[in-house]
Amino acid sequence: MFTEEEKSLLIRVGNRIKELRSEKGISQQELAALIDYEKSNMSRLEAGNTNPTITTLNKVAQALDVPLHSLLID
Amino acid sequence: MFTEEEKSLLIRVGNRIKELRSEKGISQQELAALIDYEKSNMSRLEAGNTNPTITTLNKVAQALDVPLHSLLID
DNA sequence: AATATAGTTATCGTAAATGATAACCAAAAA
DNA sequence: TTTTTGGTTATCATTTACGATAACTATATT
Repeated sequence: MFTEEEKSLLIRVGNRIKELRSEKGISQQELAALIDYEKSNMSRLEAGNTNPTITTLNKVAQALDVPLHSLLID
Repeated sequence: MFTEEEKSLLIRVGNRIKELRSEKGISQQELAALIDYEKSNMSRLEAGNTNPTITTLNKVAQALDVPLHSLLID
């Protein structure tokens, strides 16, 4: 499965998304709606309970109006 | 499937990997071996013919000795 | 000529991401 | 209290990433 380092990476990315979303002042379901995502899947993503593909992260980045790579920086 | 913008993103990431790999002077199979990948899958990745997960990109970044986010910048 | 290296493409099975729905909890608002 | 709103968790079906192998081309080397 995943190493501890990978788990921590997924959690950090999830937290980063949550952080940027909070800055925009929108809810998980609002962000989800922007990319045609279900709120349950957005929760999964922010919790680090999935290993997202690059296109999924790209959609989120666009909805948050930030560059893709900024989701991967601490 | 994928939008044109997504296809172009996948190709850009693949090209970025190829570029960094060339700078290191190693072959696709050597890079693949570093992360226990098959050379065929590395070819697929560099060609943009797959939509990699974040952990896959992380492995490649570590093998190339670059930060993960640097794979997503032009 | 034969051999080795580098890369591509196709294919297959398995594991996992994704889309979607539903049940649930907590807190805030009516 | 009842009703929203925000979020979590579980589950299921479908799609696709990934691991792996093989066949193939091209180039370079012996």
